This record gives sequence, structure tokens and C-alpha cells, in this order.
Amino acid sequence: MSLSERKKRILKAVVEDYIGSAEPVSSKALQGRLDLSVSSATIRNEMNELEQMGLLEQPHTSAGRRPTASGYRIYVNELMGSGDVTQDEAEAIHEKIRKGDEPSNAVSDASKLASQITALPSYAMQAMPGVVTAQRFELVYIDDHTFIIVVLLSNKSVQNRLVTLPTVTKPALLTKLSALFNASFTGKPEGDMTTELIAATERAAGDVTGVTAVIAGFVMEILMRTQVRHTVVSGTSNLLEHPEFQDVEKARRVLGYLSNEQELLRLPAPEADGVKIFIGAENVAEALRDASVVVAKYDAGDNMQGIIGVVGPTRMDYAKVAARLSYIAGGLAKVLAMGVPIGEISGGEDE
Amino acid sequence: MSLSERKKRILKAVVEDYIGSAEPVSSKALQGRLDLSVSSATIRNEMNELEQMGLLEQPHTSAGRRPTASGYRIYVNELMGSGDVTQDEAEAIHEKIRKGDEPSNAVSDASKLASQITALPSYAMQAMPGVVTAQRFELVYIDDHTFIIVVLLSNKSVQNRLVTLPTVTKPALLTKLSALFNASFTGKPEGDMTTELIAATERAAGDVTGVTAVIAGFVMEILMRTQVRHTVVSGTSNLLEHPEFQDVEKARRVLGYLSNEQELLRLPAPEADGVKIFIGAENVAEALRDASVVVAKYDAGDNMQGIIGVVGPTRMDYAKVAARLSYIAGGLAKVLAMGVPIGEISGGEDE
DNA sequence: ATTAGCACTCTCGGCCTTTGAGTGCTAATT
DNA sequence: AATTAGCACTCAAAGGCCGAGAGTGCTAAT
Repeated sequence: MSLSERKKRILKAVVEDYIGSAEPVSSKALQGRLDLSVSSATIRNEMNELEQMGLLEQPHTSAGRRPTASGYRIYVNELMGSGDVTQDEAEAIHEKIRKGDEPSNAVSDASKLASQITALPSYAMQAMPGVVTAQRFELVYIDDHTFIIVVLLSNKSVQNRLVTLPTVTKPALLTKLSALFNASFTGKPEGDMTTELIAATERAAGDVTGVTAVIAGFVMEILMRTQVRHTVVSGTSNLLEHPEFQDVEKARRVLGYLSNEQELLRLPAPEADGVKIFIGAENVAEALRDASVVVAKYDAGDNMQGIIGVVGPTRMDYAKVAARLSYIAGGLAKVLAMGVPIGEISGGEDE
Repeated sequence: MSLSERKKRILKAVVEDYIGSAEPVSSKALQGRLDLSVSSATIRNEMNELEQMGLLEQPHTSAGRRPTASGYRIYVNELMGSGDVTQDEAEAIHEKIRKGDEPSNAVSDASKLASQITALPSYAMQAMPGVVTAQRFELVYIDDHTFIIVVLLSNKSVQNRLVTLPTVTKPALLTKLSALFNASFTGKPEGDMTTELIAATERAAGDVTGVTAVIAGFVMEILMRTQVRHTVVSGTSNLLEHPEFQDVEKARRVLGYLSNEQELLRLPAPEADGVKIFIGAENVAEALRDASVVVAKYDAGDNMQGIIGVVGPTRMDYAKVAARLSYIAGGLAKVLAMGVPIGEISGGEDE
């Protein structure tokens, strides 16, 4: 599918005009916009052909034309320039993401920011693919019935658990177990923590209260949970600002989709670092068939990677949005990759 | 304001019919519903008087009547029975909240649940009023440049921080500092950690690298953050299901309000355990003036308390919603109050 | 105090007309 | 062969009109 230079210019102009106005674009309007010195009739002929090719469509016979999904696709692939981020925005992004002294909230902050500067709902998921292992164990004695398990993970996050038991656990036993766990369980993925190995540790520690099994259980749970993905969604009300979602039914479908974590996990992600765009029916998800998704992937090393994206009408300034998302994703990766304290938080009040 | 028995019955019937149908209620419809043996004309007269009193209103001259905010208020205060929770719902609630083996997510789970069973957007905030202090410190050596700060707080949550420094910190120093912090800083609120006290600790430990100040800084930050409230909002798309929010502008206002954490914090909360209802203009927040808020407070002891509420149209089954929220809040309080491990979590992937 | 009866009001849906934007096509022009 | 002026045609959107129906308020009778 190769378009004449003039067709390209016309398609580009239609897309960009439509993005700005949300109204079908007429041949006369294009004539003013473009500085092609041709009459509106010629432009009409070209538009007609673009319609034959499935790149433009008319809402009804006597209206102007607007891009189809394929039209947007061509625009995105071949015609749009790369949007850039203004000085102000760049500063705002650094301000919000970099300075956030709660690194674990960086992802959620980034999502909020993305929804703000794109005026669209945004979602972010932090994934932990690959295998997470424990690097270091520490058991902190509090009293005979209470102690804390602290685990430093291979991805530099620290997890902890306060354990309260009816049985008595003496500091000496905890010290011994601490050493045994550090000897036997570091560097091992959750799957390698077999019952035999646990039983062996229990014997080695001379534990008769079963506390070894309890600790092992928590450790396994921690390792498992760390692999689970977490998602945030923010700025959902932004969707309602856009004229294409004045239809409540449409808006409901998309917002309903976004509030379902299960569904969200199924959204496709770019393979490598970079931005990917899904236009209208290109989305597998039924609910997103008249929306577009722009999503960026980041990789912060140490098994930490994730995606951050926005959902909006197909009529969207793809260049701008893609540039901003990509910039935010980049900033996020840096913040997360820094050796800066990542482990923190905890407690019932969180999340 | 004391109503005749008959007026009460009529008002009650109007409210309940309107809750079910979303249509203004006519005198004839009431005649069928109520088993008062009076004619529709009599009912009309009564309704007229109720309208004079500001409890009912007509959308236009020749329509039935619906309750005003004051009408709902009287209904809620004096007329409605106490809704009860069905067996099935009770089970679902226990299932979801109790069994959640991630206690720190209990609040967010409860909010999701609330929005599900009420079919309304729901919000929850966990607050930590009162003063949180540290009960126990532990510094875990990892290598010469890395260690973990673990703090057990007075509210039984455990917080941690992975610290990476350019300077060298030997295990011996950490052990010493650990003892000093436990001696000097336990039981003290963040405000009591004066620079003098920190300097004194530094001298006592013979620390020349400044690591003491770094640790103190983190501890203060942890104590401060723990007092900060956290909020969750879920099920926002539910709002759009209700006929009164087919008007996108209205829906946008409410959803916009809900996505602004700052605003949310300003919502009034019940003083003690219990449920409070704010109808229409009773809400101080401008954006909620044509919505109602039902909110329950729970207290899980140990300085952990919070609220969980829903936002919906003024036409809402207050009895049902209040009963369900109250039940959920109760369940949540129990789960959180249990000695069960509360500290856990951490790491960049969370929240 | 209640009620039957009736006139009155107002919304809602359907139908028609007008208006205006924008197109497609044809015939002339370069 | 490509372009263009010109014009007839189409269609959505907005406004006006009408009839139907629901429900009320009021009056006069019980």
C-alpha cells in the first residue's frame, strides 16, 4: 500500500485536523489548511479514493470525512512526526517522579502523572518476571511469642512479616534458624523449597515446635507474592471529558474494563523498551474496540520491569501521548534502577 | 416536625417505590401499594401537604412525586427499617475479607467488595490518628555499604528500609547503634527525635561517618509516613449504571471528585463506630451535591481505624447499603485487630 | 374528612419542514 | 490526463406542531 505524496499529505491533514476538532473534515477546510494550490474538487477526488482504500470514512453522505482505524494506523506508522515533550512538562515529570521519596509509590505516581498530562485514564503494571530468590534472611526476636522475618530479595526489595505464635520461640533458636536459612535457602527459587529440605532444616535446628515450617511457609508466600503483578489505574474520570465518550454506555464499557484487574493483565505489552499503539479494533479486548491504547514498557534491571499506558478515544494525539509516555517510562526506569532504598513500607495502613 | 401516622406511611411508600423504580410515584400507584382504604384523591391531598413541607417534589406539574433530600432524611432517620444482610452475602463477605491472606490488602479488598455488593463506587481510608512510636529497632548488616533498618511500630506494623551508602559501615557499629536506638528512641514520637539526641547517640556510638544521622532520618520518615492516611477507591464505573448519572456532566463531577485524594480526605467521617449518611446537599463538597454518601467507621484497636463508604445517587436503598457497609466494616475491624501478621509487604512492586 | 369527577397542565413521541453543510458528478478548461 | 467550476442532490440537525396519556388540583357532593 503505497500512497502518492499528495494523498499522504491529505491523510495527514485530515487526521490532524480531526484530532483537534473532533468534527469530520471537509474538502474546503483542507484546502485552507494545506497549502496545496489545488481546488477543493481535486481534494474531494483524492479523499474519495482514500475512502475507497478504507482510510477515511463519512459518518453520512453529506458530511466531511474522518480517519478510519486503518487511516490512523497509516498515520501512526508513516506520517506522524515524533512528538516532543515541552520543557515545562519534562520538569514536572522529573519533579514528580524523581523527587518522590517513596520509591515504592513511584509506579503509582507515574500513572497519576501520565493521566494528568495526557488527560486520559492511565494504568501501570509492575511485573516481576523471571525468578526472584532470597539473598539474606534475618529473624528478629521480639518476645517469646513474637518475632519478625526479614528477607532481602534478589531484586533488592526487602520484605518482612511480623509473626505471632502460641508456642514459645527462644532467641537462640531464631539465631540458629537464621543461620540455617541463610545457608540452605538463599539463591533458591520458591519451587526449590521442598518439604524434605524444610524437614532437614527443622532437624538441624533441633526445632520441635514447628516454627521452622511456619517460617518456611511465610518465606514461600513472600517469594510467590513478589512474582505477582500489581496494577494501578488512575484518572478514570478523564475519559468522560472526551466527546466520543459522552455516550455513557461506551464510557461504562471502557471504565468497567479498566476496573477489572484480571482483564487488565491480559492487555498486550510491547516486547522491548518502547511504545506500542493499539487502535480501535486492533485491541483484542471487546470492551476496547472503540478505544485506543498507547503503552510504554520500561526495564529497570534487577528483574523489575513494567508497563505504563493510557486508554482513550481513537481520536487521540498519538504523537504527543506516545512521546510523553515514553518519557515517563524512561524516568520511572531510572528512579527504580537507582540503588536508592527500595524496600520500605509495610503495615496494615498501606496500599 | 411531627408527621401524622398516615403521612409517614405515605412518605415511606413514596421513598421505597421511587428507590425501586426511579420514576415519580403517582397517587394511584400508592393506593395500590399501601393498603390504606382511602381514595387516590385523599392521598393526593396528603402528598400535596408533604410537598408543602418540603419532603416531596414534582418534576413538573403533571407528574407523580419523588422525595426531596429532606424527604430522604426523614425516611432515613425515622422510617426505614434496618436492612439486613442475606446469608449469601455474609458468606461472601467473610470469604473475601477474612480469608485474604494479605492483611495489608484487606482494606482495599473490603473496598472492592463494598462496591460490588452495593453496585456503587466505594472508597476506604485507613487512618492512623494518635501517635505512633517505635517499639523495637534492628539493623541488619548486608555488606560494608548496605544494611537494612527494621522498625517494629507501636501499632504492630513492621517497616523496613534498605540503605546503600558510599561510606563503609561495619557490623560492629550497626550492633552498637542498634542497641543505642533501642535504648534511646523506643516509645518516642517522631517529634522527640531532636538533633541533640541524635548527636548524642552519634557520639556514644563513636560514629564518624554520619550513618547515625542517616538512620535517624529514615526512622523519622517512617514514623511520619505511618501517620499519613491512605485511600483506595474502587468500582467507579458502577456509578454509570444508575439512571441519574446518565448525564455525563454529573457523573464526571462525582468521579472527578473521587479521583482526587486530597478532596477525599476532607470527607466527613462518623465520630464513633457506626454508619453515617449524607444526602445530597448535606454534603459540603460541591461535587457531591447531587449524590449521597454512606460511610461506616471501624476501629481495630492499636491506633488502627478507618472508614469505608460508598457514593451514589440520592435515590439509593439506604437501609440495604448501610447494613452491608456496617457489616463489612465490622469484618474488617476484626481481621485487622487479630494478632495476625500485619507487617509484611514492601518492595518496588507494591501498591 | 373524604371522594367522585372533570378540567387543566405538561411531557413525550412522532412527524413534518427548513436550513445548511458538504458531497458527487458533469462538462468545460488547461 | 488532470484539474476545476458549477450545480443538483443528500442528509443530519434543529425547530415547530400535534395528539396521546399520565397525573394533578379543584370543586361540589357525600
